[in-house]
Amino acid sequence: MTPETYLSVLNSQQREAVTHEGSPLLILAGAGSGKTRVITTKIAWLIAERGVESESILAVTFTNKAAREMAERARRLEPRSERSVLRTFHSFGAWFLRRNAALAGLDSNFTIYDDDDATTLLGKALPALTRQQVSAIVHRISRAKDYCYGPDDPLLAEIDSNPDFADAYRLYEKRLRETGNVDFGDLILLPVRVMNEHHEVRDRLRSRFSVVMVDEYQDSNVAQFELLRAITGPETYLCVVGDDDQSIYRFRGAEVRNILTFADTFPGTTVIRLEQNYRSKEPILDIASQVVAKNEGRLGKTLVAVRGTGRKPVLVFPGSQDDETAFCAELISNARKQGVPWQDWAILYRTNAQSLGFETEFLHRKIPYKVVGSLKFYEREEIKDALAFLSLVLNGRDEVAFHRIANKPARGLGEVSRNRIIDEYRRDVFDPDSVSTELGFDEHPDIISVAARLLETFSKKARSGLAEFIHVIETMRAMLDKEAGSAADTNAQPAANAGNPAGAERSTAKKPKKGAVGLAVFVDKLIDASGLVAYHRGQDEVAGTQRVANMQELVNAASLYPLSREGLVEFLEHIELDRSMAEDDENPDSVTLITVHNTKGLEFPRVIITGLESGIFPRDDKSGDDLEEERRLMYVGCTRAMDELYLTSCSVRRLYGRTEFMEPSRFLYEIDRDSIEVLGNIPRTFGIGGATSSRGAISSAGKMPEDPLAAQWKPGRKLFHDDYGYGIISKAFTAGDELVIMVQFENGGEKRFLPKYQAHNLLLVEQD
DNA sequence: TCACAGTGACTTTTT
DNA sequence: GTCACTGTGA
Repeated sequence: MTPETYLSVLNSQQREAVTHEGSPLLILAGAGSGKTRVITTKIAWLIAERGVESESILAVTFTNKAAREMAERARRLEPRSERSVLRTFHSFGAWFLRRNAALAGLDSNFTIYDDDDATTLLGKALPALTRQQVSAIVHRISRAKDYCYGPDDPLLAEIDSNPDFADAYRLYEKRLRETGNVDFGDLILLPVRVMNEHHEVRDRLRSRFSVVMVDEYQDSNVAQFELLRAITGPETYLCVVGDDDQSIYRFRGAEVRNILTFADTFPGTTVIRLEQNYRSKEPILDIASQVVAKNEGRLGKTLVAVRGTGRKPVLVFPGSQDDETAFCAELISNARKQGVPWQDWAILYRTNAQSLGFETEFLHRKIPYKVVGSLKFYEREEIKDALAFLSLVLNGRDEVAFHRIANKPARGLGEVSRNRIIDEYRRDVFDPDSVSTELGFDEHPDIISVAARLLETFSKKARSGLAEFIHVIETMRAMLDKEAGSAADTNAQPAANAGNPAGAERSTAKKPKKGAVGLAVFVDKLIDASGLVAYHRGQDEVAGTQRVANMQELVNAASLYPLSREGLVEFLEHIELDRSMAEDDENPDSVTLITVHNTKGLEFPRVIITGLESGIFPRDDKSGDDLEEERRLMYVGCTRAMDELYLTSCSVRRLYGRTEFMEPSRFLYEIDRDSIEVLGNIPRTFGIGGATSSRGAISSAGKMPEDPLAAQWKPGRKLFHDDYGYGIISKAFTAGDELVIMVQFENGGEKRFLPKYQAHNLLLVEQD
């Protein structure tokens, strides 16, 4: 495509953003304003028109999906952009650290610990604490890293002022360094540290990348900002794109201030606003804007709906969450009969747990669906086992991995035996007083060799088990090294993209040559030789088969990588950084079930935002900045819709196994009543203001037959509730079509109930 | 070392 | 209501 062609489809602000040069640039891009198009066009334009070398362009995003999409679209516009570096922040950090491992105190084979591994590691060092307590500490450590606070930073008190926390953090860092591995925070933090301490490394990077672009800049955290500052020299052209109204990751350290103060931080910044929305019909944009306008801390912008007017968003109050799922299913099925494909629909919810009801209902009604994001494939036990094995093959310092799999399947190496080996290894390697340092200092410390030395000290059963385990690890290591040595051709693309750093996406992963299926051969052998396949198959008839199939899936995934040490490193890194499974060849025509967070960057012709209830969305007692973030989340959800938007809010919901009375979300009150069409029953609390109830064809979900037993629930009647004890009905009335009672309990509390749904909890006490 | 039952937390959101 | 972790007993 020629620059004339792709520039001609842009509006004037977009074109201005693409062709801007000579100063830092901040693009404030509203929802649906074509921001990805601007970035990719800018990449193409810089290469084609300005003679910028494609490999000196760096563009970072937050999600792998976004990185992939950007790479794909840029390549379509300008094939040479294949050599540009388009990655996520974390993947860029890993890329940097592989090349500068020694400076960061890492093993170049490092693997990336997820929260689970990190918790295990710290838990070992703090045996007095429960796993849950440790997990909370790990969580705060990760927050500290988001803000670039080390254990000794005085500002660490902002996260947790308890000195024990700083100690735990220090201990964690020590142990993590000893394993030679990193956590997610390190992928950002360590490159910053290396570049600040070694200016020659920093300057090399600065001369490598003359153009740096950041997408979704509103979601960057302090550490990422520091990274950006480190790689951006006076000569670098810096361009960031973002929308302060779509900042929804504060909870994990995102700093909206980064975007709000960008122009101050980088003097001479040009600001360009993209305010033409190409996605949503006007009435949808209207309510989205009304809600987000209630926020105070925002730059403010006015989106114009280019696509013109359309149907008003529809608000429905189902009686219960079962009615909610039924309503959605019916709405979608009916539309299907009119020729609307399944894939036009997305069901949005605040928390992953809410997907379950929809899945059940859709299965029942044979509506094809896919759940996005919650695929916990890599968190499954059998997968983590296999990955731990692979990590240990690469890195003999990985105590967490050793501990996890040394006795899986059972080899007579219980908790005590495994800890003994680890303790001995630690004494050997990390205790300065130890004299038994037989391994030269340059040699890699290795739990396996320590285990081999201790072999004789174990009882018979443990001895043979351990010997077998060591044998498997050594066989696998030998296989890896042999392949790496002899088959230099398999290894032609020296993995980790040393030659071509563009490989953020799985689509560029090269198929290994000839009949071999690359690393898959290795992984396949490993899961078998390790006994993991037999172990999991034997555990449970049904689940076992599934687990073996999952491991097989892992084997398949490995076939995209060369059989070599580097190939394995790359494979593990890819898995840690991109846990979204490849969208299998599932039916593309299916309804999308997705959390609101996960929808960022996506769009659907028809969207249903569910669970708009106080306590769910927004989550309980949110206030101040947290509430503003929830409001932005609502804004993000609404602006995903192109043509039709539906909102549902249940009166009753089962929560924690308990049936709760729900109030409509406060966001619903922030929408003008004229801007929205209410279908079906309106709860009394919401009915004030005289909205008219229009009963459309789809309101069937809200209609209830008269309860023949209503007569029982009379004021004065005594009853017993499992949780609250004895009480007396103080009031009984009807709201909508529902019978509602108030109960005064003996313990002093007064509660509202819907007998229709809660009768099983409310035992009427027989009257004499 | 393993199986079982009792307990308590859990529902944010993700790289 | 469900899951994961803990402690007990065999």
